[in-house]
Amino acid sequence: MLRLSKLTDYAVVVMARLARDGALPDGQVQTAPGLALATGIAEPTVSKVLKSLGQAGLVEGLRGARGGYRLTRPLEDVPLSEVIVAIDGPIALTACVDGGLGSCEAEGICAVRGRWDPVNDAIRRALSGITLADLAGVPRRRPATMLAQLVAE
Amino acid sequence: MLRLSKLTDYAVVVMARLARDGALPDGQVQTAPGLALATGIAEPTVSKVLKSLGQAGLVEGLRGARGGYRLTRPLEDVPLSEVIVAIDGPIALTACVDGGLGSCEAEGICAVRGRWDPVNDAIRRALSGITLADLAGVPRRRPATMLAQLVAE
DNA sequence: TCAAAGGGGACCCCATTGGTCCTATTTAGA
DNA sequence: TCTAAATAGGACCAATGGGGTCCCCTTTGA
Repeated sequence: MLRLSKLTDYAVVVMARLARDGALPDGQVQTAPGLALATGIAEPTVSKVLKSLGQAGLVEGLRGARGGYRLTRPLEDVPLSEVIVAIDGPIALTACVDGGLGSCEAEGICAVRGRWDPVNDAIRRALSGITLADLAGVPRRRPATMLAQLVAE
Repeated sequence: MLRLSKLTDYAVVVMARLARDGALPDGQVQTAPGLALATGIAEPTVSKVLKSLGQAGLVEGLRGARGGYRLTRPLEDVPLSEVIVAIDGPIALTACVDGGLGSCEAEGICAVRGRWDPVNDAIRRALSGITLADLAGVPRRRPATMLAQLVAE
C-alpha cells in the first residue's frame, strides 16, 4: 500500500507536541512520560521514537533528574524526509536499489535494473519539500490552499 | 523503509517485457509462462501480477488457446502511480488517512490529524510524473540526464 | 473434443514491524 | 552523599500482512 511506518507517524506527532509545549531549541524540556500522556501514545513507544530521533539529531535528550527532550531545530526547518530516514532508514522504494549486486536472482535478465533511481529521487524531493510545520497545527507562513502546489514544486 | 511491494516491482518488469516483446495494443500476445521464462519471475507470481493489472485495465487478457496478455497502452502513457494503485491499492502513506473516523484511538488529541493529505498528494504527483517508459530500457524521448529534473517537476 | 491458456480465489509461511521490558548511566536536589 | 527521576541502549516477543503457491473453473483455437 506504499505506506510509511506507524513509528514515523508517531515521530511527527511527538515532535509537533514538543513544539507546541515549548520544548524548542534552548528551551525547556519535555519528558517522555509527559509526552505519552499528552499524545495518547504508549510511553515505551514514545521513548523508542525519541531515542531514534535523538540519534538522528532531530531532538536533544537531557539525562538525569529534570531531564527530558527538546527540539534541536524549529519545525519549519525539519523536512519530513529527515524524520522518515531517522525512523525507517534510507528512503528507497525497492530492494534492488540498496542491495547492490547479487541481491536479485533475476539480475541478468531484469529489464528495469538501475532504473528506479529517478523514482527514489522524486519521492525524496517530494518529502524534502514538506516540513513538520506543514504537518503540525502550528502557524504556517502560507495559506493552506497553496500547500499542494508548493509541495509539488 | 517506505518501500513499495515487490509485486509492484514485478509488475513494472512484466509490463516492460510485454512492450519489448511486441505485446502492444492490438498486437500479438504473450503468455504468462512465456513471460515468466523471459523475466526470471516464478510463473504463478507472474500470473498473479497480470491478473491485477488486467483488472486495472493496464493489460488485456485474451483467454483460450493461443491466448495471452498485451498492453492496452504504450508505456509512455502509463504513469507509475497507476501500476502501484493496481497492485498495492490506493496510495496513502498512513492508516489515518483512509480509515476515516474511529480508526485511531488518539483521535481526540492527535495534533497531526488530517494533515497528511499534502504528503499523499505530493507522493501521488511525483509518481504520476514518471511513466513506465522512463523505467524500462526502451527508447526514450529525452536524454537520461534530464530524467531527475522532469520527475521532480 | 481436447489442450492451452486466462480468471478468480483460497491458502500457508515467514519476515518485518510494532510494542514491551530490562538494565545501565546520568544528574538534580534533599 | 544518597536517592529518585530521567535518558540510553538493547534484547525480546507477538502479530500483521505480503510473497508465493496451488486449485478449480471458464474460455477458445485447432
